[in-house]
Amino acid sequence: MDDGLSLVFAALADPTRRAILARLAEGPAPVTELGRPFDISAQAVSKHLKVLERAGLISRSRQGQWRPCRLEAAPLERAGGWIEQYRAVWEDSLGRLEQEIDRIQGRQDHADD
Amino acid sequence: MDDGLSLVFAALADPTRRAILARLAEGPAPVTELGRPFDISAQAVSKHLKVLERAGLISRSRQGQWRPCRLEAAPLERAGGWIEQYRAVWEDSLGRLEQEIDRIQGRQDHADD
DNA sequence: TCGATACTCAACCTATTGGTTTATAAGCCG
DNA sequence: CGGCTTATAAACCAATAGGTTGAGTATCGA
Repeated sequence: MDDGLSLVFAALADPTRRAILARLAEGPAPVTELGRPFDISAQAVSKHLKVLERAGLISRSRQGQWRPCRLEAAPLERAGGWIEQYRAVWEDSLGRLEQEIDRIQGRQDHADD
Repeated sequence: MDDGLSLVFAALADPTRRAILARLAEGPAPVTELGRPFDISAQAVSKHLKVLERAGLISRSRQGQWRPCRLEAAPLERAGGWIEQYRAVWEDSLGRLEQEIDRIQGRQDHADD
């Protein structure tokens, strides 16, 4: 379970981490600020950041005594791309799945995983 | 970690389950067929399917001695929607993030999580 | 230099995950 | 009925996740 996509999805599978990413979408922030909204220790925040970093979703730099974190969107884009494969399925507004299934089956290039 | 989005992302954070979904995109299939590509027991497959079902990603019916599984795309759509929030960040092709950050900050409606 | 602040590392705890094996239920068919 | 196939349930196990506390490192500021 340590391929890139799995790491990204696993990192997203936690509300605290998703909230951290949402905060980072507004701009870089140091660890303490990222942890402020949550009722957990700074160490726990540090662990969450490590998970996000391992998934490539954030990068950390150094600025004095602070370690500002910055959102890295590339993995989100890959994850979004994987999900987009299935757009045809949920866009079938009439519930006639078969048509779209045919379309998917007709594809040559779906690297399924 | 048991809200809807977390369940969906957690379910997607496993290559076996993603491959199962990819197979199901081609149409419903019974458990044995879904497990055929993998070198794990039928019971393990059953567990994976239970995870997918709890996330709402599949539904199971009954047809004689088989339990065909069907892909349910709605949760994928919600997950995709969450990720799409960040499209502005990764679409900044010039790497000038600040502009996009300003745009995001200007939003009134970002339900962050 | 000393104290406060920001952050991380290490050890520990409990719950969950992903797999196993064994046993059980349900439906087909001879 | 009896045996085969499909599928799930339950108990178990090692590894991981998410949290804690305690200790340690690094930087600022007086």
